[in-house]
Amino acid sequence: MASPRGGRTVTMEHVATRAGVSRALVSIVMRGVPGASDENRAAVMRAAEELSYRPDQRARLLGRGRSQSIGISFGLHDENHGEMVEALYQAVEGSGFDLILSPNAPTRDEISAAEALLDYRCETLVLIGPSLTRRELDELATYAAVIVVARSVASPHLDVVRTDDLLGARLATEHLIELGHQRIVHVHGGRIASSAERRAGYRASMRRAGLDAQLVEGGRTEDDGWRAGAELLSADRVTAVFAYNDQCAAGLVARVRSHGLRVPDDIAVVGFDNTRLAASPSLDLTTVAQDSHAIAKHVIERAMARAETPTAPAVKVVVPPHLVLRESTGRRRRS
Amino acid sequence: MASPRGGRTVTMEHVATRAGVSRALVSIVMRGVPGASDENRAAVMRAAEELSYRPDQRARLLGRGRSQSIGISFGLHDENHGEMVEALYQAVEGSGFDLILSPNAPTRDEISAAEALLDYRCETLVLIGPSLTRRELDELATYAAVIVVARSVASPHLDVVRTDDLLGARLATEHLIELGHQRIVHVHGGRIASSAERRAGYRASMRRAGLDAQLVEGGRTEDDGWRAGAELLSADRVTAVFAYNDQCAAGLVARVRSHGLRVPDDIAVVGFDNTRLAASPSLDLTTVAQDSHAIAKHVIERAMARAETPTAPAVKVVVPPHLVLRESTGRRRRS
DNA sequence: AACGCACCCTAGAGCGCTCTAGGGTACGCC
DNA sequence: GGCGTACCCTAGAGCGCTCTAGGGTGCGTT
Repeated sequence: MASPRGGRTVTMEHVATRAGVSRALVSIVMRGVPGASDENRAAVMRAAEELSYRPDQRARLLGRGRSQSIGISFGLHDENHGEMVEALYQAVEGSGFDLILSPNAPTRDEISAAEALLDYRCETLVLIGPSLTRRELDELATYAAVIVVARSVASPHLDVVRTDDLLGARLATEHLIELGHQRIVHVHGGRIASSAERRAGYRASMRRAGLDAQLVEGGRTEDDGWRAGAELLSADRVTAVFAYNDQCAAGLVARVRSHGLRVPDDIAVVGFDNTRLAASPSLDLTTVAQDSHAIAKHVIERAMARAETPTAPAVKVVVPPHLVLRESTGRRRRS
Repeated sequence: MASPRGGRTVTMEHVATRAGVSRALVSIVMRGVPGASDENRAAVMRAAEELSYRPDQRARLLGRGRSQSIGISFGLHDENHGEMVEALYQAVEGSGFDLILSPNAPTRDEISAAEALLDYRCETLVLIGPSLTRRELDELATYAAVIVVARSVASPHLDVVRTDDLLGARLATEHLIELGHQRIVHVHGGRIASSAERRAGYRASMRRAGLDAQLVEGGRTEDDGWRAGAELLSADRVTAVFAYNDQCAAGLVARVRSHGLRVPDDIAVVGFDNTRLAASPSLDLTTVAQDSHAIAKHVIERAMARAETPTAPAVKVVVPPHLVLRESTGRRRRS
């Protein structure tokens, strides 16, 4: 039994010797590519097993020149980003690509995060909900293929995969309209990514129903929702709210309840993102769910396509979301 | 200007040629170790700058045999883990060590996450709040030095750095006692890591004050708190609750409020962890804050020490937390 | 003048993989 | 027998760093 710590770490060489083949053959077997007889394949696998050998990832990355690794930059404290990262891990499974993570956070800006990824010579940079300027994104795109997730960017150099925010907003708004609401306010996200699309979707649905759109400035945090809630309370007979996201909706609900109003009886609320928060029993929030698995699948597909033809024109993929019905809009649809 | 994409990627060789020195010297300069004259150092830096050269991280890791890289396994959806990871990035700055992340999640178990780290030949594995068995942890420790964070493990092979949960629980409980509460319930975490310590701290404080301890089963999620809330409402004149964590406290508060009771007037609540949630205006939760920066500092120290002397006996570090006062216990201490 | 000692610097051998180029071998077909 | 082909397999040259061993050079000391 090889004892990696203390003893010498076990390399391909050891496996080769034990299986009585060359290092190259071991490589072939470990990579699972064709070119080895079934016998030898089995022998190598067994030797590897017995020595509890695992290929050195550092050497792999270095050895294969163009690296087959996808760098992911994500917000460490953003729940949705976590969801996306998890979906990406599932989507990349079996593709032969590796994922390398680099988080951004208040004390670690997105540029640094991306540069760390570049240091690993990732061919593809997947940036989840980046708040970089278009100029910065384009700059990054000179070093690696860049795929922007969950935000729209109109650059010809960047692939984009995102949720159809406009559709999502329409689903939310139309749901409220169908329930008979007339005074429906949208607590929007201001200048935040994808906020414009959600506003547009809301406006379109209201217009189509012959209702007046009414906007209140919100934001992405509970604080924002809490503040917006105050404004709503002083507004005129509002019976329903479509909030920029779940967090915002949560703050809003808390404020509204603290004034003795009830959700959904006095005010119906719809969020966006279908975070854990939305599913919690205290909120039980109707919300628009992004299809993170579909998004992840497209991202990996794009990454692989880019590896083939780096110069192909940018592709923009838009994935439809769906509505998740919960108690906050007065229709109990849970099992 | 070197154009990394499309054109050839720029290596140490290019920098060396441009600066008129050897590759080795470039290496010396880039690593910031002594052994180069000021002149050459400047020349190399300038050449690197001009070529916008950045060392290939894959090659670095491979080249330096024992790898100076610290692998971090963390829960992708756990807010506290995110906090820890951020603190670790800050703590590792300038130490010459690198951080490699590997998340665990419902669809990616901790063992896989740890193995991925091992594949990068990390010398040190930092496991944040692992739910692995002691046996599994010991097994991992045969492959690399293991540092367990935010959980106590009584294994002689594992370094541990964690918050003093017992002290935290005492701070929380004693705060409630000082406010004059007598019927103080602890909604505990069952078998979750560190739950036992928090129970013990609660019990100790209650005993010391001559009060009866009263436990209600809770958990780590809002659902758990929500359920526990129901039990509390039917209990006898409870005026204060110390919850296992903030999430649990949040669910509990929601339930209690939904029955028309007010926090803190009818029931005071204390949480644990000082998550963002606790700071949100709708909750404004008094809570016990872990000192993630101190913990991170100790973790990095441990990792460096282990790199020196891998066989030294395991070290257990316990870091004191502190209480953050907010509205949920009736003392407004915010600026 | 010979020696010791700092101090700088370079050659070159790894690190553990990948992957191309090419060498056998076996078989089938003219 | 000569040739083509298919299939396995291996040698060995990288990948871009790190780091050891050793070669100057300049200066002070004996």
